[in-house]
Amino acid sequence: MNVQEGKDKFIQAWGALGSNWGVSRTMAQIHALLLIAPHALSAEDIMEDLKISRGNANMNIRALMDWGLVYKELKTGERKEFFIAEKDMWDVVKKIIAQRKKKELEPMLKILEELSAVEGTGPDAENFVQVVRDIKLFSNKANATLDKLVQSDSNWFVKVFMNMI
Amino acid sequence: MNVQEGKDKFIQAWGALGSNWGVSRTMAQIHALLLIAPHALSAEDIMEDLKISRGNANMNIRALMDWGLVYKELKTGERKEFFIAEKDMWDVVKKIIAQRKKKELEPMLKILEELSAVEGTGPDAENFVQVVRDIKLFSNKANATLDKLVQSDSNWFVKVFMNMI
DNA sequence: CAAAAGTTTCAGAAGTGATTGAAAATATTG
DNA sequence: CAATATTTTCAATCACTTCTGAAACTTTTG
Repeated sequence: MNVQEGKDKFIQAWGALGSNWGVSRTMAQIHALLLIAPHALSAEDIMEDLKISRGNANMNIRALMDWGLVYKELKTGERKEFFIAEKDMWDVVKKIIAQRKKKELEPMLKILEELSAVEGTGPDAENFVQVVRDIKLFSNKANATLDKLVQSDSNWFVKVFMNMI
Repeated sequence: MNVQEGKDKFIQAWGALGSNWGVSRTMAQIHALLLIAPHALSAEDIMEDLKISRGNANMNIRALMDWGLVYKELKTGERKEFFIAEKDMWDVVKKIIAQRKKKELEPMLKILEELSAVEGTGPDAENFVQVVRDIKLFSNKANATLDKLVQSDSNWFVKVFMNMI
């Protein structure tokens, strides 16, 4: 396999993976392209390489920057903006976890809190209250664990990994 | 809030959460409904409660059983099949992780392996090979860690949680 | 074994989210 | 400030996934 074939395959695979992770296909492909680019790319470069529209490129680059997965790089003497990807995988995973925690776990915790206000009697009500209590307990633990994880440095993962084996 | 309102809200929220987790909206709603039901429900019950079609109910119940999130319960003297949900949250999360690992991480590892066969010279090729190597290393660690996690019992999570705080 | 009860399948409909492309806005240059 | 380069926005379109509902199939019962 030559380099170009390899790159294409990687971009394709990273895009597919991303779409299961709350990162849209194109968003993940742009990230993949920047990961394997030996230098910063412009929006134009990205559009051409991935054969996507200007609007699509712009939207997804911005989303990637919001997530902290891509950074802007301004070259002196150049009017265009260039972009580079975060390449530390642990950092990438942490940033994705942070986003999903905010978008998914936190709203769920809020709802569970509200559901604690449910009143009623009988087996239905008792069972419901118990299930909600269990899930809330679990979710709070998960939330605290993920907080630690997101704050941790890259070595943390290595340490946990070592401890587990 | 009364019990019925609470249940509806919970089913709604669980469905929304699920759709970010590779569990389709309906699949998650059925799981939610079974979680808070004080006894096993039939396909018919589920269709009525969630106002979904027979086909939809059937497909998603089957998927939930495939994932190990729902079990069949046969009542003596009853012709219908009844269903109950796995209620241990740690078990639920483990089962979802196991599915996603199989569906996402493992194919990616396979592709990274293939990409190691890329040949070429120059900064492009060198950078590519390096990026692939880094990701492969990270993914293998993640894979091993998730294996342990999936095999671990419910107390493991509590222990890790305690260690982290 | 025929009727009844229950389950599964699947082609088309509906719904959802992503993408395009052209126009508007913004920034830079001489 | 006008001309030019670049980025952003957004309504319409497209692609993809999920859902419906009727028909086919399977199982159970008398």
